[in-house]
Amino acid sequence: MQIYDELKARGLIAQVSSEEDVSELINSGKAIFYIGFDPTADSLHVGHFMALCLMKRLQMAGNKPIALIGGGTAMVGDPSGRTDMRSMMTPETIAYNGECFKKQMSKFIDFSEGKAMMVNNADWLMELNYVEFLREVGPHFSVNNMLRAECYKQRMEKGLSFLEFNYMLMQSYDFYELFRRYGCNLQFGGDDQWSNMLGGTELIRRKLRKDAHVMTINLLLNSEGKKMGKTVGGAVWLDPNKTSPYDFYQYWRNVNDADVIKCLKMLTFLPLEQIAEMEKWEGAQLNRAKEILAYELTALVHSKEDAEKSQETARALFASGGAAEMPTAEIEQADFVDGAIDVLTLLVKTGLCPSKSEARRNVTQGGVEVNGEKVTDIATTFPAEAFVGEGLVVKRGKKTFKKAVLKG
RNA sequence: GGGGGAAUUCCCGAGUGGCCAAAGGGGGCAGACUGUAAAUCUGUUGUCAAAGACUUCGGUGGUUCGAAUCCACCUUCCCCCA
Repeated sequence: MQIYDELKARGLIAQVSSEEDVSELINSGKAIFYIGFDPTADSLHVGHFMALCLMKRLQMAGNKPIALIGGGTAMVGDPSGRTDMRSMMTPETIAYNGECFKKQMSKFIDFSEGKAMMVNNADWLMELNYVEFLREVGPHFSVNNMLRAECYKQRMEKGLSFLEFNYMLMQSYDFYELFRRYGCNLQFGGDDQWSNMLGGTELIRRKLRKDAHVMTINLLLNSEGKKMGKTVGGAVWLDPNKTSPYDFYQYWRNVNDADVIKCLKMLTFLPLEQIAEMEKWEGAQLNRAKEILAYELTALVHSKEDAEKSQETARALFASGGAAEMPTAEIEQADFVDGAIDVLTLLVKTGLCPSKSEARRNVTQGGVEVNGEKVTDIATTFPAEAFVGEGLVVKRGKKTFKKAVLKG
């Protein structure tokens, strides 16, 4: 199966400027394509991961990727898909985030010997002269058309600042610049980028009379139409310090039944035939598919060892309620009063509960277990000796737990 | 530049002098049911030394026995006119 058809079969392709031209380009391995990543945080997240996978797939098919770090565009902020304005970031933060992105990307993409490139649009955007830019690029954009674009439409109600309105021009200019510098003839991006990306092809056509193409990939949405890769606490990060491999594993282990197959297709490198087999599974059997999904992704993003470890921990914990490998919290000597610690303090100190009030509620409602024993009395205390050696397993709810040991 | 309106707890959104830690919904958390799923049902959802106390309704000051609520100024946002 050729790469374009595979992408299609995996449900990745959302929109293409020209199916004929794009498939021809990437199937023949002649594409020099770029994907932009605005460094708005100090770690990549799942959305970025999908784009990186796409990059890898295309690279394996012989195409040359350009990873663009949006050091310049992040100064402005993309209004697409947002209902409110992004808070402006300082240049220092942006530069720092860009460095973080670079490191993480190098894990996935082979940048050696001209196989791929990494560029930063700050290199050209920051030097632009306002009036020159306006004269050079401005005439090719119709405000009327821009306002019709979906990404701005959404903002017409809440308000859109002129700063953000310019984002499209900057992204378009990027494509134009990469086309001139490196012959970059293809741009990929999330489907919410469609209008921004088309702006680039339009600019190239008007200024250079050349054709360039764009293709968007489907956003990873769950069966309810919400973006996946988000938790209450924020995004599911690729940085192990922000989202631990175990939490990462658990996120995928817990996806909806309706989303497993889609995730397997879109995110993993498992052959489609194998996924087709799993598609026949039903009911509780899908848990097996979820394990595979979680394992595969954890192995890709972190490492095989992390994936193994997370899987073992999860299996042991959910099967028997105890596990050797589990997050550990250290309790300080100072937390003990008269050689003992009460449940509420214990819950807070292990980080299982944000406050004692919350801890109190959890205990009262029967959601707390210590070493497999349900604790319902908020006055329960534990002697310091209990935390020596193996320590105590403190569980809040069904899925959150910590091993508490005495420090030192 | 002129005129009008708004800012409430994680989010939306009621409340317009004491009965307000503040309705309702969403979301979260916990419990039941299950398959570590979804749906459903129940409880809960500011903090603490917990039948009590303390902090919170954009900011600062003021009026009052008492302010989310009234007044002044400030900040931010929206709408209409230019």
